[in-house]
This record gives sequence, C-alpha cells and structure tokens, in this order.
Amino acid sequence: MTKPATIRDVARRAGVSSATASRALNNSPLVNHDTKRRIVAVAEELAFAPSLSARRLSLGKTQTITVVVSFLTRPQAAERLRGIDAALADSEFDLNIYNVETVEKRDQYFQTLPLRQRTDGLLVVSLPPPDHDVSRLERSDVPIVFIDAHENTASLPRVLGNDVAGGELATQHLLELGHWRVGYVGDAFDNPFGFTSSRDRFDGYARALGSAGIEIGDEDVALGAHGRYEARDLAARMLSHADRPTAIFAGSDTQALGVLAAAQDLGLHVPDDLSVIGYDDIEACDFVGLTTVRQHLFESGRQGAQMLMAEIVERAATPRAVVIAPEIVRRRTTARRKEVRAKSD
Amino acid sequence: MTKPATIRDVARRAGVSSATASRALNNSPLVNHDTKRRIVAVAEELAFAPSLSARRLSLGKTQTITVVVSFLTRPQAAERLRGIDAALADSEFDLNIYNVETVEKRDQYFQTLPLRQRTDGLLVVSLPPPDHDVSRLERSDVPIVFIDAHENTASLPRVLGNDVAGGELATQHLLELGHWRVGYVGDAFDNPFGFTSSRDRFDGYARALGSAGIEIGDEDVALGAHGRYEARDLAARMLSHADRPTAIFAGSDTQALGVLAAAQDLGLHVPDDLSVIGYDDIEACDFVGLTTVRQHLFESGRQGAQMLMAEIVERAATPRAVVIAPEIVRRRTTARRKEVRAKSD
DNA sequence: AGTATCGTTGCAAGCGGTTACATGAAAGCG
DNA sequence: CGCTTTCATGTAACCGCTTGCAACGATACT
Repeated sequence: MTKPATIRDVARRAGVSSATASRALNNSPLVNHDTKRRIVAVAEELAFAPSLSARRLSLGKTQTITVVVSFLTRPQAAERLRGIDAALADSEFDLNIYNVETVEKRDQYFQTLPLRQRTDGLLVVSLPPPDHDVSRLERSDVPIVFIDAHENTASLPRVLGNDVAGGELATQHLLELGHWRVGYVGDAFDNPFGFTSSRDRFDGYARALGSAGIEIGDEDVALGAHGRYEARDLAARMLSHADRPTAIFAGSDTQALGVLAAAQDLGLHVPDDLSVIGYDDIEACDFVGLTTVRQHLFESGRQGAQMLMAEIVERAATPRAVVIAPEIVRRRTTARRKEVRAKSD
Repeated sequence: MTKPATIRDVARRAGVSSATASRALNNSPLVNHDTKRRIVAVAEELAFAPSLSARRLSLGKTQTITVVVSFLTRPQAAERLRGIDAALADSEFDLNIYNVETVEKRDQYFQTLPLRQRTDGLLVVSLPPPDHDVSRLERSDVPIVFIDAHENTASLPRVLGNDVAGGELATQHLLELGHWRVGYVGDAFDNPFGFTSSRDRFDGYARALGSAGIEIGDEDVALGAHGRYEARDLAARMLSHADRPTAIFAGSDTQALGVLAAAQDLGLHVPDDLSVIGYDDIEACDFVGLTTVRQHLFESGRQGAQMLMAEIVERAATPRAVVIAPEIVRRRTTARRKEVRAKSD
C-alpha cells in the first residue's frame, strides 16, 4: 500500500479540477450529473478517503465532540456514555473521551479542552466545574453541556436529575410502608470534586421525614467515603444498636449493596427485618432485587448530546436546563414494617 | 471572545516569524533562549492554542487512537477501556470511541475506520473482524491491535485471554472439590459477531472432564442467548432433573448470576447443594460472593494500548500476540461436594 | 443578432500550522 | 585578517481540502 489517494489524484484521473471533484464528492448541486458519476466512480476505484485533518482545517470545524467523564468505570458513567453514543451515532461527529479520576486531571481538562481549536462541543458528565473556571466556561467559544452536575452550573446548559426529589421519593416510599425510623447511608458531603448528590438526596430524605413530623436521630445518619465496603461498615454500626432503624435509604446502589451485606452479616432478614432502598438503578439492582430510585441514565446521556448538538448549531440565548424526574423501582428489598419486631437482635 | 489567536498573531506580536514561533513553542533547540521566552510569554498572553487540525494536517499524523468496542456498557468493556485510557493518558494521543452493537455498525466501522487519514492506530475490543475484511486489515496502513478477539486474528497483533485454559481451570477447581457431575451454561456457539469465548471455555471444560475420565451428559450442557434471564431458564431446566449436576460452570459471570437465581428459585442452597463458578470477575462477583475466573480486564486494555503505540512507532515484522493467563478467584459459591445428597429434590 | 441568464467548470486563495533551505551575523580558526 | 563554522532566524513551500469568484459555452429572450 502506497500513499493514499488525494482528491487531486481523483480529479486528475477523472479529467476535472480538484474543485469539481470536491463538489462532486460533497453532493454539491453545482456539478453535472454525469461528471459527478464519473468522479464518484474514480474515487471508488482509487479507494479515496478524504483526509479528515485537511477537511477540518478547511472547514474550520473539528467535527468532534469531546466528552469528559468522571469515573468512567462506574456503571452510571458507562450507561450515560451509551446514551451519548446513541445520539451521536448517525451524526457527523466523532466522539473523543477523557476520563477523570483525580482533581489534577479535572483541572487540566477544564483548562485545555474547551477550545474551538480542539473540539466543536464539550459534554461534561458527572463533574461540576471548579470555581475558578466557571466564568471562563460561561464565556467559552465552544458550547458546553453538563450532565449530572449541579454545583456551579446554574449559568450553563445542563441536563440534571433531581436528587432532592429522588431522595424524597425514596423516603416517602419507606414511610408509606409504615417505617418511621429510617436511616441514611451516603457519601460524605464534602469531596474534592464538588459532587452534591449525596447531600441533595439527604435533603430530600430530611424533607420527607420533616413533612411526616419525624425527627432525624443522630445515629440514623452515617456518612463516609464512597464504596460498598465503606457502606457496609457504616451500616453495620448503625444496625448494631438495639434501637435500630427499620429501613435504610442508601445514597447510591453501590452503598445499598453494602447495607445488604451488613444486614446479612448481622443475621437481619431483608425485607422482613430491614427495608433497603438505593439510588441509580444500576444493572446489579435487578439481580439482587434491590428497590431503588431510577434516574434514567441512558436518557440523560442522549438528551445531553442532543442539547449539545443544538447548541453547536445555534447557541441558546439563555442556558437551558432539562430535568429528568426520578422514579421508584420496587423490587424485593422493601416491605411493610412488621408491627412486632423480631426479638432476634 | 473573538477569533482565536493563530501562531502568526503570536509571531507578529513577538516580532519574529511564524517559523521561529512554531519552533519556540515546540521546544526546538534551534531557537535562542531569550526569544523563546518572549514568544512563550506572548503566547500565554494571547491564550494561544494551536489548531489541532492544522497541526495534524501539517504533521501528517492524526494523533488519534480509535477504539472500536463491542457492547460498551458491558462491565468488561468499561474496565478494559479504563486500562486503555490509563495507557494513553500521558501520551499525545486523543482517544476516539466507537461502540458496536450491531453487525451493520461493525461492518461499517471495519470499512471506514482503518484509514491513515482518520487515525494513527486502531484498537479493537472484543470484536473479531469479519472474514471478508481480514486480508484488507492485514495489509492496512494503520496499525491495528485486537483485544480479546480470537477468530480471524491469528495473523494480526493481539492481546488475548486464554479461554480454554480458563475453562479448564474452572472445571478443575470443581473437580478438586469432589464434583463429578458438572454442568455448563453458556452462550450458543454460533453468533453473528463470531465471539468464541463460550465455545473455548466449553472446550476447556470438556478437556478437564476428559482428563478426569468423565463423560459429559447431554443434559449437562445448556446453551442459549447471552443474558442473566436466559441463563436462569437454562439452569432451571438443568437443575429440575432428579439426577442433576452438583456444580455448574457458567460461561460468564452474568450467566452465573442467572444460575444463582435459578438455584434460589428451586430452593437449592449454594454452595451446599450446588457449586457455581463464573467467568470474567466483574464487579458484581465481589458482592455476590461469586467464585469466578478472573481475566485481568484493565490489564488487557493497558497492554493492548501499549502494543498499539509500539506498532505506531514501528510495525513489528511479525504480529505479536500477548496472552494473559486467567486465574481462579475463590469466593463463596463453590464448596466441597456433599457426599450425601439432600433428599429435597 | 445581441445580450442576459443559466449551468458547469477551473483558478487560486485560503485554513493554520511545520520545516527544508537560504541567509546573515557572530564566533573560531590558522 | 580572511575563511569556515555555528547559531538564530526568515522565506516560502507544503499538508489536502473547500469555496468565492471568474470564465465560458449553450440557451433563452427581445
């Protein structure tokens, strides 16, 4: 295989100028039907493929959408990515991906990526921008859309879930089942990335309990680092009290799985002795039978990508926000509170 | 924000030619230390960022690595992707992603993607090339590395697991625990993508049983579409026999989870009544306690990306193959066979 | 017949970088 | 002191594609 054919090769072989060849291959109406056919035939024959770099340089567009995603391997991220991919699959855009797992990477990417020279649009998934970048991002040449990031995005286009509503929903679900001692296990509110989901879900939880006139006991809230094992430890402590909650709302499914593990360790039967509800509706929920709050991950990715493409065509005067409402998915880990507590504790 | 600054803007402002500016910004030794400092300062001041398209066109490289991955959302894929990302993070390469979930997409991508005009290198994950593309891919200008694809890749650079060995390992593990009736639940061997893992794992299974002088009963092998629910149905049938196997090797963790569900449905206790082992070691294994065969997903991605970068620098004379050995991870779903079968069936 | 119009095509100038080669000044040499 | 090196910089071509504008022959119109 030698040098790939250029458009001039095609033009020469077809006996036309490169301008005509270009027009023919881009379906311009300014070219005679027969010459076009001839050119297309030659292009086929030479296996001509245009150089994307040259094309992009000439067009002044990168034809590329850049996705910055935090913790690519978390199941949520992958599912959102698929939504994005689905929206982009039939567009002319290529998909560039950057994974962020440290604050340094985040800062680096927010510095270098939002440049017209690099990309036509930026999609940021589950990663609020740091304070010192917000104003620059607002004035950025490149359209940016945030998915699942509340902090610092009020003035930017975004697709959001509603974590407060979701937390409220989850807690109401438990209240309706007759529980009045409901624990919360979630991420510590402070974190280097500015994630707010745990706090927001907690707020919804607090609101639901407040509406029901229930006070939250200190021992009923346990916060810690994200992860199943961490959640297991937190839950174990919470559930070892004689006077323990009869239901637990976990700030994420991962943590709910930890709570389930703790319950098992302690010989508590779910849902008879303890109801557990999670958040996200990752795949694992289905095979564990975990009741949870679904947040339509695929859909959020798809809508984010669509919003971004719309912004690329024409920037909206005021940044739009789409909110995707959460929804309870009932499975087998929540049940009506037993009036008489089993004595086995 | 107006037009972004070009290198000529920088040059003019610094009182030099664009050539010098270019050299300065690319750390060429051919430029005086002081002028370089001046140029860098001006570039900073104008927030100069080079146009990637222009740079790429000029350099004749795309500085892009393209990843084609099948079923992006399967946990295996995401984990491999992270390995790839890790290897590429500090390189100059951008990461382009294409997701394949249909044969049409696959064919489209194998046609259009391996072109020097599009990418510097292609990484194909869990997707064997179709017959009619193999010879073209062998002669391709662009280096291509396959990860986790056996079929049709014998003549191409690749990173592979060893599914036969893994299947053997899994089955031996069960044999060592005293089982002699071992079932297999896996994907149907025929599939439109040419995936071979189920067949290979079965072959390892058959080999292990063969070495032990055990014949495989017809009812002990159940093949079907991939998925947890499908596996549950297959296992349910297999386990309803009075004379059922005491252990099951599932071709993937997803399917093993289905087997577990079937066991639960039938009131069989795992591992006392039934041992179950899966394959892959996805995250879910850990919280279900599923014994499985680990195939080092992250590592396979990382090594694939590294091999590709090496190929980009210099094509190896003969296509290299790296094989990553599988490994048993013992958890709680396999145990020594009970000598006396429970009568409860 | 003369001219306006239309459909096709080519010319050439970009797009924004990189780099081979030429140039010129300063330094090193016998 | 004249000549060769060395170092730093500029000139201009080039990467491969797109596109505004000019050109040109064929029709249509008056």
